[in-house]
Amino acid sequence: MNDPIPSDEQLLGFFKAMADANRLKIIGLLTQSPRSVEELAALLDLRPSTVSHHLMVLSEAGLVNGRAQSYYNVYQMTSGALESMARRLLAQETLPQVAGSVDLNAYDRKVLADFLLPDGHLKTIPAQHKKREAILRHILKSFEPGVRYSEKQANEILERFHEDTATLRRELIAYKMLDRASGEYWRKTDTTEN
Amino acid sequence: MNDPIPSDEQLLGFFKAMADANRLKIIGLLTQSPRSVEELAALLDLRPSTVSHHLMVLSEAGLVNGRAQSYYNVYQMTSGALESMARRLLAQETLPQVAGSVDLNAYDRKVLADFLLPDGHLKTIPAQHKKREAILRHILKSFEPGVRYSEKQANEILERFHEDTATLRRELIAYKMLDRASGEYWRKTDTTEN
DNA sequence: AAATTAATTCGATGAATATCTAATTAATTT
DNA sequence: AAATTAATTAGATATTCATCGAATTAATTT
Repeated sequence: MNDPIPSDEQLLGFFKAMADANRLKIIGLLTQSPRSVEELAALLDLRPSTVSHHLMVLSEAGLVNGRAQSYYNVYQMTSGALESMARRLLAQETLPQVAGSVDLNAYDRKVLADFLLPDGHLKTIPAQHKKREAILRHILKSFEPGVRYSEKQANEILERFHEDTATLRRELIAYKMLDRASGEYWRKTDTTEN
Repeated sequence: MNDPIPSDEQLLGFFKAMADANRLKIIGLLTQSPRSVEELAALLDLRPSTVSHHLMVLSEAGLVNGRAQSYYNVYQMTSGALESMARRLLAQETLPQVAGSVDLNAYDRKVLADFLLPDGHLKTIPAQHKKREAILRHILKSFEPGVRYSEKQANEILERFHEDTATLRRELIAYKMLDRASGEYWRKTDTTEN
């Protein structure tokens, strides 16, 4: 009943198979009735070799299948293949998963590469939200979870990144990465960073 | 509730838009959250101009839309677009309709061109089912609906196609295109030919 | 056995298109 | 005001791929 989530290659193969006008017509014709290569070629005004190629693509995507019948090759829709694909597209978990192979830290790394000097100091503190956030996430790694730092200790760490330690402190609080009470600073526990 | 049947161009545009690995990744990322061109470019390791191009394709297919936010362009999924497409794919009437623009008589015409001499006579009577059928459908047009022909009259008509009138008569009966009783022949009424 | 026919495979060609760089535009920060 | 930044556009290049013709294979008809 539940279709498995298709792999990225399956998904891509499916869409590539459907992304051609003549292959769409073949699908349309085969949903009406099975047909031979020769017949499809006549109907679409294409060479049999071309139709053969299209049928190969469609069959590798699992959408059609052919059987030899005397010396004809008769192709038909693979029953349920298309419906199954459509249903998987509707499943909420399919699409987000396509981004699975994407390196979600790539953006942060790019920002770090743009703003960090070789010695680890910041060229500037980025003006833009997303980039400032990425930089602050990076700085936060220098604070051990569970440890409470005095303002002096905190400044010593922050100086390694930028002389304007006051701004860095304020921003770390604002972005809810650090907590402060009675002159002490500590890392919040709900961060998802390492 | 009922999505309209998409035009062939819409269908093709949709599949073409999805038929690229990087665009699939963009879709995957945007189903997680809206993102700017720059961010997508960093995540996919592509130039912003390339991402811009992909977003254009996706937006022309109606799948994503962008809004200017300060000087970023933030893109997001067009809500319901993908689901709507998937549901239309599931609709039984969508696919057969794709073949709508196909000339369904093209096959018969090809067979006629292959087997008819310029004067209308048959080179041979095709050995293969489908082709014999196509030829017989053609011959049948020379019989008026509602008229009863004697065997002699029938033969006069059939001779214009092939000397072996006995075979033609037999086959027309076998394929249920003509009926016979007490030495007379007439066209069956349930044929869909003109 | 020889000729015909359907289908596939292979190689070549041309069209579509993914990607990049460079130039341009528009908005923001300094 | 000048410099920076994000995005798009245009032009160039390279890759993918649809299509065809020719050669090959396999089955069928004569």
